[in-house]
Amino acid sequence: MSEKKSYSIGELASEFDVTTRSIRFYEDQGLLHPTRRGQTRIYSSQDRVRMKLILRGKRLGFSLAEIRDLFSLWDETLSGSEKQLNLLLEIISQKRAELDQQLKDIAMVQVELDNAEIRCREALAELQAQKQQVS
Amino acid sequence: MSEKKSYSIGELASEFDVTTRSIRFYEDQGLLHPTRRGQTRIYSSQDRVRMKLILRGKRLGFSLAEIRDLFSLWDETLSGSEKQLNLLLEIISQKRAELDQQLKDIAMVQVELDNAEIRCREALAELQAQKQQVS
DNA sequence: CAGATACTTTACGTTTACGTAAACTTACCC
DNA sequence: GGGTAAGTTTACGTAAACGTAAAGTATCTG
Repeated sequence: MSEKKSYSIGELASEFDVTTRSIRFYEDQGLLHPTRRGQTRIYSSQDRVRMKLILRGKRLGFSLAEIRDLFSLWDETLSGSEKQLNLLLEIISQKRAELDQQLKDIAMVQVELDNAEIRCREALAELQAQKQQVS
Repeated sequence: MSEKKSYSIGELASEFDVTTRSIRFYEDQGLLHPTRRGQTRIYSSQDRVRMKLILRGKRLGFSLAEIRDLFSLWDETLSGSEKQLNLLLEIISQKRAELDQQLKDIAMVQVELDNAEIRCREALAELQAQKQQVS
């Protein structure tokens, strides 16, 4: 429905809550390739999708260089030679391994947060008990 | 069983595959507090646990400052006032929200990796088919 | 058409997380 | 006791990911 076809840099910036500086920097690093109307950058809905992917990648701790590599990896998939394609499969499986490690890490941190919360609530209960004794 | 009680900086470095420079830097940033024998740093098994936590945090994209804050948060849990403790509970729940976001991100990236792999395998199959035709 | 708003390039500055080198002490080994 | 391996401090260097300021252009708006 609301398939807007082009965006200004300002629109993207406010939608994703980043500065225009960042967006231009992403272009500089080869992550975005907006067209131009004169000097002015025009972003397609494809570019908008890429912005989402960039931010998602950053939240997962990927560097911009890694994200760019993943993009070009994706872009070259169809035109790749057999050797290229097998390399891509390897990279994909390696990225999967990284994500699996992250899942493990998250699970462990969640356990630690659980413990921290329990300790916290016990300490609070202790304080309440002391109040009772005083009153 | 193998509960070694102290470690040199070199031992920790090789165990966790980081440089001694990094370990000293973590100390500089308040993440580690080894004791000393003369000039030489001596790390306890507590410090070793912290190294694990530091690296885990880094894999999840936390900055050293954030990790340090989480450490002191944990350390001050027991001695905290009621107000402090409630603040900690808030921070914990916020960290939990971050992890949930990361889980979502990971799930979405996994789907994209699946798609990429499928495209890749299709392109490979295409190449095989072409070979057949030629032969 | 004047002024505000949004966009542009250029370029230097900043923070984080170390790398790297120098110059020095300490510990162990034959 | 002479080396060499591992430790130390001090300090400058660096890559990544922008921030920030300057100085100009383009567009819209009353």
